[in-house]
Amino acid sequence: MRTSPRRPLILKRRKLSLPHQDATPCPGASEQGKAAMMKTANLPEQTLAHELEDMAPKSKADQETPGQNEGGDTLGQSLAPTMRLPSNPPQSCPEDIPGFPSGVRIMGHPTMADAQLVIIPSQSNVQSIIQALTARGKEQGGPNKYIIISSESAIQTQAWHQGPQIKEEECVNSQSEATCISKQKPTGNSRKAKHRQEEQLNASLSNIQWLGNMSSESLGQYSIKEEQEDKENQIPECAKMEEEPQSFPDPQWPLSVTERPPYSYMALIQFAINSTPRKRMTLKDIYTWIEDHFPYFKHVAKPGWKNSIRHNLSLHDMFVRESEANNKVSYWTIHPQANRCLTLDQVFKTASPMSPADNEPQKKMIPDIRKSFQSAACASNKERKMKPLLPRVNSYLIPVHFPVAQPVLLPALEPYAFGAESSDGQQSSKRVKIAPKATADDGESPKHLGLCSVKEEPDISNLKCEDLFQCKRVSSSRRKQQLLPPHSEEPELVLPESIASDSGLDTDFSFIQDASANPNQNLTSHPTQNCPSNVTQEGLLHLTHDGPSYLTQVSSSHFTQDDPCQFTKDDTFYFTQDNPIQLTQDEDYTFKTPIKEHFSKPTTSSTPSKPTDTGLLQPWESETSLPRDPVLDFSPVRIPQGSTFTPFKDNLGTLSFGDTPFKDFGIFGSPQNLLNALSPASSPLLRLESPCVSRQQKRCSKELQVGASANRSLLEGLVLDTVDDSLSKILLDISFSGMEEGNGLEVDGVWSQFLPEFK
DNA sequence: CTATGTAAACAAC
DNA sequence: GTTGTTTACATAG
Repeated sequence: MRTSPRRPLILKRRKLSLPHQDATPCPGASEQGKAAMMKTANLPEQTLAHELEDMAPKSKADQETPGQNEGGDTLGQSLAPTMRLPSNPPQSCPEDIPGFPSGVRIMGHPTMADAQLVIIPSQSNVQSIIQALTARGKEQGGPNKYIIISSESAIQTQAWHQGPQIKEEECVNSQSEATCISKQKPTGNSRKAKHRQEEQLNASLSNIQWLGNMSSESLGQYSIKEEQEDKENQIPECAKMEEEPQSFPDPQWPLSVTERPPYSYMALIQFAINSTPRKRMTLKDIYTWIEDHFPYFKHVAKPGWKNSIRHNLSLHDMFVRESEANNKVSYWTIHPQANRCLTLDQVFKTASPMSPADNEPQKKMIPDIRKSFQSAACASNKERKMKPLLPRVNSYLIPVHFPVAQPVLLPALEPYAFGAESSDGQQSSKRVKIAPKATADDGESPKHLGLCSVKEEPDISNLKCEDLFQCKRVSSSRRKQQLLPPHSEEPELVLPESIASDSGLDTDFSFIQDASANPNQNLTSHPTQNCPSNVTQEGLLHLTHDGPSYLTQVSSSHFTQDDPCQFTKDDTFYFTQDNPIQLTQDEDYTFKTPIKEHFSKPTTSSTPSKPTDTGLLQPWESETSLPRDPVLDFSPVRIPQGSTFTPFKDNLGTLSFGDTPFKDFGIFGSPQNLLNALSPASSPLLRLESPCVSRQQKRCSKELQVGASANRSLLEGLVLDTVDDSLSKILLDISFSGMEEGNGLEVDGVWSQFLPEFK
């Protein structure tokens, strides 16, 4: 069984290296922290569950409540059950806390005696807060676990809704913006504006932007964009304006300005393009973005790097050039099926928590990276020794995977070049025309794929995943880099933070639309698809042929290390239900790189050569013509009705989906999606959805209204453990169990919205 | 052999 | 000069 070191993580809780300046003044604690870090690094099989277990030793007993956990005694249950109301009211701190920046609020955890929830303003200096918390924890002797959540999401949510639509009772109080996340109702009139706001919200919720503040000091010039104005529409030509806030490398990132970032040009381009909501960028803006985010290229790299950028853009089919109607502006986009939505925010899993198999390459790579760094550091001014630029830099960025694919979950909020309209021939008025990119070996250039040629492609519907990967086209030259099986060392893609980005949505919904046209056929996808496919290939998405499909988001906390089930050692969750095609790790159909690696591996050398084959389609070219019955189902998220869908039920032994916190939930591809579900009546999903997904979305929404709690959300957060001085990033499931279950419990205003469940 | 980086020729604008 | 395409070669794994 092969394992992929790049297999996506799901709700992975990772150890973050505490900033140096955050180191506790207590030497002993520092030692503990080091030990903890060492432990983490040396225990690749350490699971979130274990960490959580350590973190919440009492949680199990505290949280065992009737009606829960009946399915088993999983750790995940013990750690992330539907939280109940705290018996003791949380200790809210409406006033500024001495020693903490203004706006920081600390409240007790309802079930974890040794944990407290810390809500920090988005602009807070996380480092200082961590320091303060560390000191606090040590001084007071506890709590020693701090769950740090940014309130930014709430802020952006407010902006998103463009109005004081927040019901007072739904907010904790005016000081806790974060608590207003889920109950606001969009009232904006502008669809695009709303969309953008959603994007912002999604980004804020799903990326570690706010965490980026932690490194703002060290990064100096890298200021986080806090405000996303309506620039996109105003100046659509300016891709820069479309940029979303980006978080930046961990302060410990070993590269300095003079050091070359450990990413290939291909990755950098993806970073740049994916940093924009619309997933497109002009060449110049790509230059600028890279220079802005990687000063190496601005100050150190030879001018030829731009040539290399252009070369890569032309070389790789994943990069598609689009031209506006006027043909004056060319945008570079990423082919939806090849786009892993790689962003700077989403990086590679670190070397630490990996399976032995996965560690092997890691161990192998780390020296290379080090060597590369040394080379860059020592010879930055001389000719750089060419090395693969590997992103596997420990503690570079902490990925948090949202296991749901954006196409599945997100409606087509805005037409896009690769939008779903292409599948049915309708194209948005704003549709862009893809500028022809001459290809010597085929008549259908990849650029057309996304827009129009998809449906025209030969039916390879009978192909299965394996077949699709077998599908290859001999490239005449290196120019036509086909999507290949994962071999490169591109950063592992975590699910996009920009999950709600229009382009991705539309794009990814294209095949859904196709499926919608065929009600009798299931929505399918295949390995060549975009980020979702990645997920799909990982088995993260459940495929169904009849009835609703459920996207499952499973917390790592639900898995124990020795769990023999679908969770791989690198925390990828595999599950299947009645899906005849059960993708497993053995098949290794993952998108290991954002590009060609996702697809077929050419039999020919990548070096320039005459085309030998023009008959084979590119993977994406045949995608939309895939049969609906076949492979993967990317149906929009739905709420399991009843407990019929228990992905673990059959294969996971004691683990049961019905026992997870998601028992009554659908899984959401993004925080925004989830938030949308929180207010189904006004959910933008319902109004902004594209026709292709409207039915399913509506059904989904309906289900959400019916069966799902509207009191959940996902948030990224940090867990600071003052005992071992560890800092971990987690994905929080903010739930409102008391409300959702309608059990009559008097939900505390605070805890009703801050009931973190570790996943 | 593959992936990647670099350089360069060339064309179009 | 910029942008885009393509070829060629070098290097590392």
